[in-house]
Amino acid sequence: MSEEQALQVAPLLKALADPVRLRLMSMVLSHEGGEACVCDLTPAFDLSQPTISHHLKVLHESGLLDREKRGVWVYYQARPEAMAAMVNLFAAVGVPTAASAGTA
Amino acid sequence: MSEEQALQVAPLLKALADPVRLRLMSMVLSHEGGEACVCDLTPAFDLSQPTISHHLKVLHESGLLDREKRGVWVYYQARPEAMAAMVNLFAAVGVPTAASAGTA
DNA sequence: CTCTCATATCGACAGTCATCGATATCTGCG
DNA sequence: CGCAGATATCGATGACTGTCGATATGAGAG
Repeated sequence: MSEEQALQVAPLLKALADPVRLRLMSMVLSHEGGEACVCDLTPAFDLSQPTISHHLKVLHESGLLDREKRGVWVYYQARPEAMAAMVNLFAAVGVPTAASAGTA
Repeated sequence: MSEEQALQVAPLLKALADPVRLRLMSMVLSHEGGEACVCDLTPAFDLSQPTISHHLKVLHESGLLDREKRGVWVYYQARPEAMAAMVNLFAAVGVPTAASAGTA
């Protein structure tokens, strides 16, 4: 993989390389409707509300989560394009994925 | 995914979440024989020899790379088990992979 | 044994990160 | 308007990280 590719994908991995953010992503993805309200996510952790908000911001700014405000509540949902970029990365690095399995 | 799972896999992602280490993994995987000598890897970067050695150590200690000394040279190769753990992670998080594509 | 070369370890330094409490912002209600 | 609740931002702090130069370690050559 090129240096350019590496510089592009590393931040995505960095955003995901935290136990809290990993669980946040998983919770959003497995939540009903593919989206979750902050009020659903925050109580699942032994962390302060600002800390969860910070982690959600990191995931949002890295492009992994979309943010939508509805009334007083904020809903997050996964961005398929970012997920695809990660899968493509693994294909480039050599890990077998659904995307690469078809072409291999 | 469980907190336990997250705590287990996050270090793997952390080890991979660096442009230099990403390229090192890619170079090892794509190198002839699936292994690469440090002397092959170091000149590809604009970094000091200790810095490359440090990154290889991180990848080795995270379980992503195996280390084998042959004479004066040291060869690194990818550990399939660690790669499988990463793929399983993505399946758990919801990203389609070769492993999950068969079961989905 | 001594010299050389490949690789690893050490110690230091600047930059980044996860976390917190305090506070700001925004929305709906009355 | 003024209050209450949900979420975000700010500032601080302790911990971790990437990088370097200097040095140690270990193996082969002469």
